[in-house]
Amino acid sequence: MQQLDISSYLGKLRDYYARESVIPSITELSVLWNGKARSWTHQIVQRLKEEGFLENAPGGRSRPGPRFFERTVGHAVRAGIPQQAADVQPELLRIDDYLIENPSQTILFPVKGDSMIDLGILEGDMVIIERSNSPSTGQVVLAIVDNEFTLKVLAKDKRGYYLEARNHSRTQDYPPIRPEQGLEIYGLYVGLIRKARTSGHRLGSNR
Amino acid sequence: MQQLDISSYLGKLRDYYARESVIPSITELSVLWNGKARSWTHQIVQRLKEEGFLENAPGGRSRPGPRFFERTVGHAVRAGIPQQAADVQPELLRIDDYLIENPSQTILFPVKGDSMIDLGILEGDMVIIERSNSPSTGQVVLAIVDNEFTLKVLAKDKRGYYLEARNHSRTQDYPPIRPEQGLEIYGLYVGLIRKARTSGHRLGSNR
DNA sequence: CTATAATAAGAACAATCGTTCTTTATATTT
DNA sequence: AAATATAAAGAACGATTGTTCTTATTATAG
Repeated sequence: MQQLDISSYLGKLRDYYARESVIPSITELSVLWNGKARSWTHQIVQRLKEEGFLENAPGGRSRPGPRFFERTVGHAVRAGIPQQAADVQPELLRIDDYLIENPSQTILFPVKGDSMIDLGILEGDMVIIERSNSPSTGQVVLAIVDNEFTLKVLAKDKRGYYLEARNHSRTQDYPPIRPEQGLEIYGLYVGLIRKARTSGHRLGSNR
Repeated sequence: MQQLDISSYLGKLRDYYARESVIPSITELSVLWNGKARSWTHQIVQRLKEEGFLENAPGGRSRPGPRFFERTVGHAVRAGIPQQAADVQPELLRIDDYLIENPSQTILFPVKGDSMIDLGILEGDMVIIERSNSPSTGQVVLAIVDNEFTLKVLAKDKRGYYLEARNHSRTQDYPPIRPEQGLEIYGLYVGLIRKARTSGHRLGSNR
């Protein structure tokens, strides 16, 4: 009467997919899952499909289902360490859905320079830009200046619209930009993703 | 002596992948490409692999290669804009893939407070934490202090390991943390996602 | 202790897989 | 017109695919 503990199978499959970006065949899966029989592996896959972690793809293959990319969100208080406390089910979040509302209107753009550092936008970050033709002052926009993209705050005064940097310690290096022939705005800054650069010299390695 | 026009094949394949999130088999591809012979389809696939649009996956399968998601920003803009950065379209690239390497060891964590603001980590951001038992000094870690999770930099001196904040303008508010009974580290900070708060009052709305 | 459900293993199926080889058609160049 | 790449087709290969059926091993519940 006990439920199959699907999560350990799912975990290994998720790791495999993150590595290979492909859902493996039943045969490969049976190896990945510690050498279970193919028929049994097949049954587990069926359950993963029932629960929405996988779904059928053309050609009798499988692909990630809606729940495949759910990530657990932790809480500030240690009430239950994630994974450990099974009674309360953790909050789940899909990063792509969380960040992007209109995929076809959205692009990613790598950040260069530190002109927006006051807003926590650092060099090497990827900003998420949504095409828009209705910019507002005070918003961060991706503008086209001198045939180059630049990320700045849209501002306006009696002389018209202009672009501001946000780096209070280097204001002289980033003066306001006032293009001659009008501002060309590509889109709005709606989010950001950052991959931490692995730094620090390993010390307390325990294994 | 003329090159095969690979781009029309690639276009259809990209569309297929956007629909199905799976690279089809040779047989399916031959149908997708207007009913070419399987052997010929196979050859085209080989070339797509040579050029980095596809690559080999385990089990004799194919998966998107490094160039599969390429698309110049300039394409979307009207002609004249430099293609400059070849960017990716998020409808094809899963941000999830970009950020998360070991899904089963990874959780998201909402940031509270401004103690890490110097590293561009703001309140409301979601940090990506990977479980790890080999922390290094200088790295940002999610530690457990007084039954609460806290994000700090791991440091060490002659008195042992401790936790540092990164907010140069409020150093007095965030003194180093030296727990009595040893540090408990949950995992490493490996990345961050941020949803921009939509601010600014709309002014120049043009449509 | 027995009944029963869950967890596996094993064998066998046709269908499809990727690949290779040989042959034909279509352009392009000389 | 002849030579020659390129583009495509066709057939055939063993290997692997997903699936199903039957049987064995555990574990749990009564």
